[in-house]
Formats: sequence, C-alpha cells, structure tokens
Amino acid sequence: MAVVSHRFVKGAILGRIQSGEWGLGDLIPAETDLAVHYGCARATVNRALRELAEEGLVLRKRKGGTRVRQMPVRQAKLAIPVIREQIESAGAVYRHHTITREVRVPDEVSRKKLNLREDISAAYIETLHLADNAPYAFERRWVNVDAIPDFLNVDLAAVSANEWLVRSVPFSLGSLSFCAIKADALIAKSLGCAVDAAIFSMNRTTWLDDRLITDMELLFREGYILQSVL
Amino acid sequence: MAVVSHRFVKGAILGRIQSGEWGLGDLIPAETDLAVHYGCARATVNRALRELAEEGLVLRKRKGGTRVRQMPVRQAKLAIPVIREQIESAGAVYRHHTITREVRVPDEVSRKKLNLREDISAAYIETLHLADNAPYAFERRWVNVDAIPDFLNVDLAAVSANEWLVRSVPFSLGSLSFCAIKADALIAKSLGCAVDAAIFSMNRTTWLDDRLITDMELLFREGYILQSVL
DNA sequence: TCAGATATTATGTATGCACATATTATCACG
DNA sequence: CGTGATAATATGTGCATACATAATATCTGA
Repeated sequence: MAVVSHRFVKGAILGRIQSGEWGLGDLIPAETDLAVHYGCARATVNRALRELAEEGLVLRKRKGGTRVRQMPVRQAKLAIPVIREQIESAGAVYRHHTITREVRVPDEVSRKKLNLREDISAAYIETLHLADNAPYAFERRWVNVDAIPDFLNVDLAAVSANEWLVRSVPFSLGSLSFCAIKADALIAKSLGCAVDAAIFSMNRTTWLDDRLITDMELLFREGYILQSVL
Repeated sequence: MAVVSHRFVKGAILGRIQSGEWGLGDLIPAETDLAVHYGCARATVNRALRELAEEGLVLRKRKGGTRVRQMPVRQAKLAIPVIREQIESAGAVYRHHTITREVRVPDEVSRKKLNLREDISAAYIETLHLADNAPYAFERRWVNVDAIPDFLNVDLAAVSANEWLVRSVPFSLGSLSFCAIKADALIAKSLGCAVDAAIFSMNRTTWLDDRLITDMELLFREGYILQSVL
C-alpha cells in the first residue's frame, strides 16, 4: 500500500481550491472525511491543512471547520540580506570601509530611539559597503555599548559592524521598515549619486530581551531593487 | 503529570540558544535525548525543532543532527496589504478613483513583461487610492484579459481592480519587488507631490499556473513607510 | 593506504489513539 | 420568546510505535 504523505494531501487540496471546486469562503470537508477520502490518517490531513493555514490560504477554527480564505493573507517572505552575501552571490567582490566610528552621548532624537538614559553614551558607526569597488550601500548605526560592551573592541576592518552583531548577538527581535528618501549632500557624496536622487532606505532596530541593541539605517545605491517571493 | 507542549519545548530550546548555552554552530542534543530531558515524546521535540528550523534559527540534517545557525536567516514576514484595509485600519476613509481604463495592444516593453503574443490586447488601468480624500497611492496595472475575460465586465467604481482580482483569482504565485524612484510629472500630479520627490514603489506580477494574470506598479505618496516584522 | 561496500544513526514522517479546547447548536426553563 | 445551561463537534495536540531516508562512520579487501 502506497503511503500518502502530507505533501500529497496538501497539493491535492491546493489543487481543488485552485480549480474552483472549493470556492472562496467555502467550508471544506472535515479532517476525518478528508483522511478517509485520501486513505491516510487524520494527523496527515491535519499537517497538510495546518501548513496551508500558515501560508494564509485557509482559515481554521475549532468546531467551525476549515474554509478557503476570502482575502488570502499574502505574506511575502523576505530574506534580510547580509550585505556581503548579497554582493558575493551576485558575483562581485565585497569590501567595506568604516568612515566614522566614535563613542558619544547621542543627540536627543537618537537617544529616544535608543531608549537610553541621558548620561549613557553609545557607539556611532558609518560604513560604506562596496561591490567591485563601487558604492553599494551606506550604513548609519548606533550600537548600545552599555548592553554590548564587547563591541568596543571589535576590529571593524576585519568584519563589518553588521556582520559582527549578527554573529555575536543573534536571535534577537526587532522591527524593520522601508521607505524612499531624497539623497542629501552626505549621502550623495558617499554613494556617488546626485543630490536629490531617490534612495531606497531600510531601517532596522534590534532588541535582545527588553534592551535595544542597535538601530541601523541602510541607504542603497540609486536603482537598487529589493526582491521578494510570495 | 503536566503535559509538555511543543511550545514549551520550543521556548526552552530557544532560551538555551539565546543564553549562549549552545553557541553558534554548535550541535544540540538529539531529539531522543531532548525528549528524555523534557519528559515528552520525540514527536513533540521534533515539532519544536522543525518550527525553529522553519524560522531559520537552526539547521537540521539527517544523521548530521541539529545545529545552531551561524548566520541566522532572518526572514521578515511582510504582509502584503490590501490598500483599502491598510487605510481603514489607520482610521481613515478609503476611496478610489479610476483614472484610466482601456483595452489595447500593449507597447513592446509591457508586452514582453506580460508575455503576450503580438496581436493580443490587454486591459490597462490607472487607479488613484485616497485616504481621507488625500492621495495615498497611484496604481498602474496591466491585466491579461485573455486569461481573465470576466475582468472586462467589472464595475471598477464599486471595487478596485486590485481587490477584484484578489477576490476572484486567488492563490496564484508571483513576484514582488520594491524600489525608490523619482516622481515624474504624471506621478507628481497624481500624488500631489513635487516633481523629483522620492517615491516608494512596489511592483508585483501575479501568475496562475503558467499564465501571467496581472502586472502592477504601486507608487505610494511621499513619506510612505512599509513596516515589517522579524 | 585507499576505495567501495556496509552498518549505524539522527532526523523525517505516517499511524492510531486519547484527550483538550474552542465554538457552535440545541434544549430546557423562566 | 429569549436566555442561560448543556451537548455536540471539528480542530489542536500529545504519545508510542514503526519504518523511511539521508548522511556519516566503519569495515573490508586489494
């Protein structure tokens, strides 16, 4: 007897949804019925449906049954690039250059973002990332050295601040946002573009437990495109 | 005896990784050992570890065991917003206005993107999305009416093209990209911003099976920020 | 010593069962 | 006619077991 895998069941159900057999909002058969239909255990159907629910195609409720989502939650998975890997995977040579590195008490705006006391200083770093010696992205970052004192001793010539932090303070939570901004004089000079060029900006804050670790702004070269998959 | 859920095990393992007990790249105990340690079945540990692997924190290989990822794949989940919901959830009144709607043979650039034969025409729609009567986003879209003939009869005053398509042609694949562009005269006029303003652009193509359904460009008002969660 | 066959092992997953839980449907009672 | 208690039900999840599979480790023979 051939085994019926959860992949098969998942694919079969997906097909029946896509073909329109089960329309938008429709209730689909119960796990037990599907298990009988496909000749497998309920646990197998459960896993198939659970994965479909995670992917946003189907909505499940106890006692309420499973139904096809009216407005599927299209969630794009977007792999946050480690810049070096992104550049190297495109076949270019990665290099980075630390422009500024200092420890000081942040100005009030940054201090509020960092959620620091007034008398605590933090590290400020500006880095230029290059692909084949051409500017690729300009990075501005505050690091909470009160939480991560080791950061003060890092050799930023060997490894970029971003990469060191990813390796050393992993698995932290954070938020991520994207926007478009006009290049000011500093950005234009760093990225080698015109003042007022449209620049793609990525902002990221990283928390470990309740402490903000770092707040970063990454400004990509003109024409940069962020790709994602649905 | 209290049951030990996969959530508990997952959290416990996560804690031991975050605390540094298991460092980057380290091999963590086998499922059977963890099952004994936490007093639960191997299936429970399996689910916990499988989910951690899906989230990119851990790398699993048959016979090779499970190890903490050196460079965690930070994947942001990015909920693609249906614009109306995005605006309404911010407490504003949504309204949309169809600027252009025509059926014609696309120019060569669009035709290639749409992957259509030379003699096939497609629908072109320009829509302005408004929040509290202020421009929110400007949408340009081609729809393959050869694949979706019903689209020709849709009342775009009642429901936007985007929303109709999401409701009617669900569960399709596609690609998604983001970039920053400078506003040209048309965009500036539509969005009520200055020419050369930095505009956040989202491009999306949608496929059903092997047929391209629609190709869309969404240009957000100046200052728009796309939020994501890690 | 080295290549190829073989054994070992950790994860992958299907199954049957039991029970938990949330929600809906039903029913009894004022 | 409502309203609150109660029953029914679909999903959620844990457990023990069995076997599959991929990758590594070991052994064997030239």
